[in-house]
Amino acid sequence: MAKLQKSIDKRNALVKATIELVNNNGFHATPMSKIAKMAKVSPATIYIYFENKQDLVNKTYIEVKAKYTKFAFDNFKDNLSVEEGFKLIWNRIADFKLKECENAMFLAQCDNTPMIDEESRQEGIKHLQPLLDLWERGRKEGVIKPISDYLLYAYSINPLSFLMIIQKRGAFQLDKTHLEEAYQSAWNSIKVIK
Amino acid sequence: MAKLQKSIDKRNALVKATIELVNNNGFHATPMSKIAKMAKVSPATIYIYFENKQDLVNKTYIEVKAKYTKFAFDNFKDNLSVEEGFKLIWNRIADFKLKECENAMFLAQCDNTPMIDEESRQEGIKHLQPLLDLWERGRKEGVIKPISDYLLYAYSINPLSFLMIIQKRGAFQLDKTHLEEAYQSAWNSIKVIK
DNA sequence: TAAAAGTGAATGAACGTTCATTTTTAAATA
DNA sequence: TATTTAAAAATGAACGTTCATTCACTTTTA
Repeated sequence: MAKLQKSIDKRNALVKATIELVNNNGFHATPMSKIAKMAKVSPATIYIYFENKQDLVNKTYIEVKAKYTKFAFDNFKDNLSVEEGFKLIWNRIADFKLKECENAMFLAQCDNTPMIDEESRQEGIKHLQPLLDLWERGRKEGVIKPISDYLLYAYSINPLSFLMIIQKRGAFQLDKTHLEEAYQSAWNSIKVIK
Repeated sequence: MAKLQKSIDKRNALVKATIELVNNNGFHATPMSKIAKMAKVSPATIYIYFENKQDLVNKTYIEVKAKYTKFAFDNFKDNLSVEEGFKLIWNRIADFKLKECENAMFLAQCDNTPMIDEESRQEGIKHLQPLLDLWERGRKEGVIKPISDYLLYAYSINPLSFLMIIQKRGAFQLDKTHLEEAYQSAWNSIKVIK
């Protein structure tokens, strides 16, 4: 009798090809045949790993989102001050968005279109909790503005997505100085001003 | 002999249908047949007004972008202080993004995917000049941080897109208080802190 | 050796676009 | 003013292509 032996390499290649093709051509111009070709498998093989095209893109989204949040909170410790903790997380997120450009680009596309099922979208949000906890602590300590998490995210984290996209399009290049300026803007927009 | 008599109403209906369908289903799930049906014309009629599907979506993008910037700068006067001028423009943009939700949603989708030609994208950027001029003045006066326009936009304007999207998805509702908080965050992130 | 993994070709539906034709338009004519 | 006319606008059906998915079969695995 044989064991379950689906190749993780093939699955990864399919996910990677999906990201690359959707980034460059958009979902509408990314046929299964091209994904298969780029991943060097037969189109039929995709259906061993995924139910259908929607399932492939949903699962890809969830995987990339998990990778993103894992990276963001990897070196986080909660004995830090709110400001130090935020700086740490912010820099990790900036690192991810600007260095793992392909992944971040894919997330931006998913987050701004209806290409992902609502269920998968909800699944993707879950892992952000450590940041929300930090903000809650900050509000209690009077360090972070007493405003909605959505507003805090909109002003301190989301701008990095915009910067990533225009950087990817070649409009401008974020250097170390820019990054320090960006951090200051992020922090200024959410900290309590005395 | 007959005159050129293409109906502006039909064209508008097509553009409107494109926005609505792309917003709800994504570009990949918006066939010409559905656009035609929603605009109450024959599929063939679309090709009297637009070269092809790509042209339809490009032109729709440019039109919506023009509408957006026209609205943003409509009541702008350059005898105001930089801070007053910025507040005026910011509030107009907030108004547009939160009230003309359909239009803003469509722009967000276009700006975060490869569904628009690079040429049309460039065309869409042009009309932002008054804001860039204001920022330049602000930098000279020492009121606005001496950082790239892209960074200023990322932190003071772009967050509104994020807020618009989550509001559209029903995750939360922006009220007057939120909006005042959002403005403060925007201004704090770009003003020179003394 | 038998079950699972993998495949290239086939299938049927859906799509963007075009075609052949009809309808509408407004200037020209009576 | 009423009628004619030719060009443009509009259309439903048809066309050829592309796509997601399935099928019948082969290869790999333990």
